[in-house]
Amino acid sequence: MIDRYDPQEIEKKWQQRWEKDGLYQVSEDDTRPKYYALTMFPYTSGDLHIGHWYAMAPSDVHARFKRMQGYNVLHPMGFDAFGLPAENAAIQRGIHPFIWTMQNVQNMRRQLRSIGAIYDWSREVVSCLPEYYKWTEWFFLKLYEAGLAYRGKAPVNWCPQCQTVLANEQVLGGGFCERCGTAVIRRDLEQWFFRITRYADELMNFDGIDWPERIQIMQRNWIGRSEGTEISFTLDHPGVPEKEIRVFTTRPDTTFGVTFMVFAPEHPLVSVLTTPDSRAEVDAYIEKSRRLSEIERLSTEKEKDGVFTGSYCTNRLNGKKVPIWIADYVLLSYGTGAVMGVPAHDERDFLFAKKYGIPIPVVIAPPGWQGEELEEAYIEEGTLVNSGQFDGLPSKQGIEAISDFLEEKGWGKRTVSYRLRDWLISRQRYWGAPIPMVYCDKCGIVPIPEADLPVLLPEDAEFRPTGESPLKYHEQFVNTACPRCGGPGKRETDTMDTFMCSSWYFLRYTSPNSDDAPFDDDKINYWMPVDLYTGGAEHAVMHLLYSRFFIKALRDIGLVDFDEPFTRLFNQGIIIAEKQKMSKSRGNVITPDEYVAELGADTVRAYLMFLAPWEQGGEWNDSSISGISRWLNRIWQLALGGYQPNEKATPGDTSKADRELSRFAHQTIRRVTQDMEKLRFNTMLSALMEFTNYLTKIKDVGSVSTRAWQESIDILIWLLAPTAPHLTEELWERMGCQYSIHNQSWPKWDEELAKDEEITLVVQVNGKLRDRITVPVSLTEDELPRLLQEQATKANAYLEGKKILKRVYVPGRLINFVVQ
RNA sequence: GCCGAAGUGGCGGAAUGGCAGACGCGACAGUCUCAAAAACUGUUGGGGGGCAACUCCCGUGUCGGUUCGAGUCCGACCUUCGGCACCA
Repeated sequence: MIDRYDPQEIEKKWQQRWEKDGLYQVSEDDTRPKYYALTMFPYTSGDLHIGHWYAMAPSDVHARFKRMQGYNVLHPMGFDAFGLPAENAAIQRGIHPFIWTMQNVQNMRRQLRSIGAIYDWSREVVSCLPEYYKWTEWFFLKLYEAGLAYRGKAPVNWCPQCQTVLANEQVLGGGFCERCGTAVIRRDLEQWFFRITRYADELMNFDGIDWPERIQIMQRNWIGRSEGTEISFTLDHPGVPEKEIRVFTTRPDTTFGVTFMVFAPEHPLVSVLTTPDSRAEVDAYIEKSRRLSEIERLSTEKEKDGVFTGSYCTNRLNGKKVPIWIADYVLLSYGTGAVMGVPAHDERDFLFAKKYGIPIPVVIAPPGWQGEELEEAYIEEGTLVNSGQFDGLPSKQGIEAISDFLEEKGWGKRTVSYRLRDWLISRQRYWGAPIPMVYCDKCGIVPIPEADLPVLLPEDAEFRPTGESPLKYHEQFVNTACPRCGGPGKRETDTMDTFMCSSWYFLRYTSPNSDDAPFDDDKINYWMPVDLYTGGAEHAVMHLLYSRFFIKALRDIGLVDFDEPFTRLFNQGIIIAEKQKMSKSRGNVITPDEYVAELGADTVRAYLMFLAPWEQGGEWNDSSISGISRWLNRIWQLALGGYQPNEKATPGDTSKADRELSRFAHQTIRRVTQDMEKLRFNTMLSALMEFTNYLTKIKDVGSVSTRAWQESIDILIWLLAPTAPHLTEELWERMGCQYSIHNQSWPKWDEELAKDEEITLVVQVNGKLRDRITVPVSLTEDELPRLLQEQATKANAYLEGKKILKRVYVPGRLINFVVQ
């Protein structure tokens, strides 16, 4: 009688043994080729739920697979530890963010260990520890020195009642403060930015990196490059020094059709351009637009409204006076914060003009246009009309001709505009890396010298329920000596966006203990770039774009010498429960611990990989996990249950059966290997299940030789090792083999042995399946008619008395007769 | 609203433009058992016909198109999901 498969016992046993032996400790001093397999580090939310496992377990399987393939694999783990929830915990429960975070780290470490991954814990990074955030601050200084950091104004969500800045997630639907219910407004603050826009063009380029097409598209759309022309309109307004205003347009060919100008409500010129008559209405409109989110403002569903400021500018091309309006669908952050209104040829402008009775002159004639009024905006190409000397040009040429003309006259120039905005990194919060800057009355803005880093977060901060940053009221923190003149200075009290911490953590894993630099050059050169980066698709744009920017900036500063951080990217889907995304508030969070305790980590790992394609994700379902559990039990029985060949089998039978078994085995190696490379774990596992089923079937028949049987069991165990590391290690030991299975080589398939001898050829008539025939692989088209005479009687019935118009033969697949 | 995806049996899913439903769950039947559970074996898209071996028709969100052939490609629509710059 064989022992029962007891996951608890063997998983504990092997995790301890691997740890003791340092089996997964990684060194750069290694002759094997390197492979850096990175999983996005988790946020320290408290508990590891099944969604974390979904990110971690399959990537560990792939990393183990690369390891068996002979790579020196770095597969590290760490914690993204700064952020808002820690501060909320402090306010709500009176726990200091550091304590709360480190307790979570401790718990999550324990849970992460239960996965049975190859993490080398000596390389762990925790982004909220001074030895880490010292370097986050240091990178800020480097970017500042390189001219990539600057101060500017940006709006924040402001609760007038709490007198505090709110994160978007703290603003309830409809724009109310989650704490007190007051209507939230947007208010401008001086904050720090990184010039990511300087890299906009380079970030559009994905040459040489293997990223999913959809992520590339999303990033390109996010950057939103558009080529156009900046056109200046003259302004002649008493008491206003600006003599022109500029707008960006991709349709300069429509400039003769401008009948109004629209400014963003927050545009700096608005207050001076507003006439006394319009003042009350304009102010009310500005007030109203401060209460709307950008999504609400840009919704094409929302009615386009606006207010006339009472002032005019002049269209230089035709000398016409153009009324200046404000409207919330124009954003200050895009282009110049002002747009020209061409109602005949832009949908939004058309609706706007209709609503306010503004003229809609046609300047691009649609084909066959007879001078009638337009029913809707005509945005396609056409012929220029009512456009002076440009009449008669097709719109494409019109764009060029008018742009040339404007440039000659000095009234405009061709430019490129981006939707991408500079990266706002200031946060008015405590729990983040301090921005290492001092404001001095005499010297202005002064960076803290490198030698004085890190600027430490004061431990005795006071967390008030208002949510105001405790740093602002911490006198010892705020008041400091100016590093330049030694006089009194005040520290910057904003901290950095946590995306800053996650833009370089992958560099730190290569040399986590380096204390005179953020990383060791030799080690960066050895490990970087990351060969495979995996994580949730929710990071498709922001984190991944910021990290790419960060590396390009470091490259230009001279700190690294590669262009892209992540050579290959893969986004896994999300695990849902009860048809919904897991979340604490919904109370549907699935914790892996109980399943690990009951069924074992190997079963949970395999189940997560089997339930759906990894990039898709799916629903956690208690009842189907038993299938995986049963399967691993069957493998246990199969591997340890011994094998008795059937004594009645002739040598001929045995060699035929051996050949078939070896074909199946080599086809399985091929399928599993190829699926592993493509991270298609669900089909990888079904290939292994089919192989298991085959072995189960032939075991009772006893037709194969003992040697062939044992070879097949070995192959099965090797192929399963990355997925079920504990189970296979135990089987390997019990089969009397040398520790450790995880140091074994990944099996290679032999194309000859894997080759099929016979295949099923489909016979179709007019594309409908009529029969299947078994034919040798080597079959040529000439031999077909004879075979069909002999075998395919069913198909022949459909061909009876019909004229064959065409015959489509796809070798190895099908033959299709087109008749009648 | 905008950008990006996804829709296939009772359920999760499989399928280089070429046998739709691999593999697994569930269900049903059987073996074992006093019985049940577990385990194992078999059947299992829907509908029609046949005593039967079997056989025919329909079927991949909806509508249309391309093709000898469409789950797969193209167009329109519907539904669900991810992101939208201070959740990470």
